[in-house]
Amino acid sequence: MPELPEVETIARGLDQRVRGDFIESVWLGSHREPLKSSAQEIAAALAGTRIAKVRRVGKHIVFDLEPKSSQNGVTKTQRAASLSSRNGGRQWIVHLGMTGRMLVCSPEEASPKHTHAIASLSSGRELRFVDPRRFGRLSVTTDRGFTGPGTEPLTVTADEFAKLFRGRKTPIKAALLNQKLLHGVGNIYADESLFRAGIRPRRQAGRLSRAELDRLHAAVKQVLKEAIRLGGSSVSDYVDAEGREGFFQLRHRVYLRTAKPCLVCRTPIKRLVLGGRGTHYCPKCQR
DNA sequence: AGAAGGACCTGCACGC
DNA sequence: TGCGTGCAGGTCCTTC
Repeated sequence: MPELPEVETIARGLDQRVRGDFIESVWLGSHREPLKSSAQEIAAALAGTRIAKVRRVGKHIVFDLEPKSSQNGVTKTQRAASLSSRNGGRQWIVHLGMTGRMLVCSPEEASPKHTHAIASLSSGRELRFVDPRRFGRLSVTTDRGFTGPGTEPLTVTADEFAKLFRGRKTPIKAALLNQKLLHGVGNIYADESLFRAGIRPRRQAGRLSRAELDRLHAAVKQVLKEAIRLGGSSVSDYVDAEGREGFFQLRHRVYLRTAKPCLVCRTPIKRLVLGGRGTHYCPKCQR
């Protein structure tokens, strides 16, 4: 389901709704797949903490947690000390996979099928993790500097961007999807960025000219920023933390438009499989 | 080491 | 109605 713009939208929504709330208890379902850390470890790390902030790193949602005790009548220094101590500064890392959702709901609402985790909040609400395909992952860490696997595409410079692809023989589309290089770009935004940059997905990454890489760098940023502004892409059932759909799917120029006329030159959009993923491009606009 | 391909899951749309 | 096929926003593991 979610790439960088969707995760950014969800994280912002969650931050608005649950920041400052306390996690009182945690229920975890019986499926093992979604849990990267052990169930006990996750439940123990979350229960009795305050949600200090919710943010996005790559395609991960990061809940910054602090011990409940650091709330009342504690000085700034004591709090800082507590945060850097062994018990402080925990983080709950959520990856939504393809179909994961984080929902804020009231306990009365029926839990949808495939609900794998429920955090009960002291405000009386519940934070629920729902994921039919179980590609999503939950984990906890005390590493406050969690940075994810690769470089942030929204802040990478043109020089750094160009360097990422140097010497790579893999197709540029596959390189864009490689989270160890750039993290956050997925199948939709890879296709859309390559279209806007006028570059064929199968071109060898290491053979792109600097001018092409600069165009791609600009296109990736432009596409991601525009998508964030529009709340992401709702392709099948994606909705944000408030249950609202995004609107960037209305701006897709190639993704899932196989055989439809290119919006620029009317040539039918082609589809091929690259790195196991459906890949869409205009054979005339992209060279 | 880098690259390619299958594995992991459920659900939906489609054609017969 | 029901069954088979192919497809879906992502990683992760194995093999070469």
